[in-house]
Amino acid sequence: MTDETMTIRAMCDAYDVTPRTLRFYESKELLFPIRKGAQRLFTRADRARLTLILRGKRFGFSLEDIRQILAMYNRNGSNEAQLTRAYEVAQARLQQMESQRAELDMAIAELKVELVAGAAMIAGFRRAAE
Amino acid sequence: MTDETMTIRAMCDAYDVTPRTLRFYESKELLFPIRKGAQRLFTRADRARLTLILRGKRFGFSLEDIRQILAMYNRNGSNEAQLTRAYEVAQARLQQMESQRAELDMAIAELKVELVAGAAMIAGFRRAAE
DNA sequence: TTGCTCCTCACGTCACGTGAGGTGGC
DNA sequence: TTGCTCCTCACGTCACGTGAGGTGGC
Repeated sequence: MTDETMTIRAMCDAYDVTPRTLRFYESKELLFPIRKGAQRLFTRADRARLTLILRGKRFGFSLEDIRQILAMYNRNGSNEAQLTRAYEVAQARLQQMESQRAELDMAIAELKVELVAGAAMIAGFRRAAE
Repeated sequence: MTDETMTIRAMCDAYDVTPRTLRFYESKELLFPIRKGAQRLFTRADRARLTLILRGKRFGFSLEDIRQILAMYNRNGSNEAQLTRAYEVAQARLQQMESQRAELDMAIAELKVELVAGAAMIAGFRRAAE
């Protein structure tokens, strides 16, 4: 029978996070590793949750948002009202991400203009030095 | 002769920031309003600096980065070495912003997939309820 | 006197980073 | 005994938000 639990070190290697991050998620009730003495042992359920946590973070959800979504998943499945609510929250997040992308596009374009100006100034210095 | 200084309230209205933000920037030595008693009066130089601060923030520079750049500007002009250094820092930031945009694009695409799946699940609930 | 605007602490927030100091088992 | 890995405080970071409590001038 294969050992189903993972040590904190194995988790860090597998998910590219720090021990502090895993302990922090536990303190925020996002993960629930079992204890062997003081040591944490992360179960398959913890791994599934961590995958969802990291995905949620990529979407820009706060840890508290993520905690609520996970709690919803666990609590005897999801009813239609809960699903609809989650769907709306995700929709709103998508809007935010898209306007964030628009801002980022503008900032990138602006910075490129600044860089061209900077390059010209540096070239000016070089010419003046000849 | 027009009054060249602005009160904190006028600054907030003009630049869409909070008083706390302006006081915070002063504490970090990014702004240097003059004092009339305890009151702050922001000069044209402060306004120019604030414009650069807000632009820098849009580019994702930290306040400490921005402070150093501003200090460079003020300290008897900029020599070629300083300019070149600033140029390189900005180049690096541009790279970061572009990879950030790539990540954001991927996250947006992913979230859209999730939303489609979510919509299908909700539709399933609706059908099951009929 | 009442309002308004300004001020100075100083603690709170978010998601961890970073030592300090200590334990358990090979 | 030495190393290694794990642990628990608990303060630090970054960019402010948010009261609490107080002053100045119309």
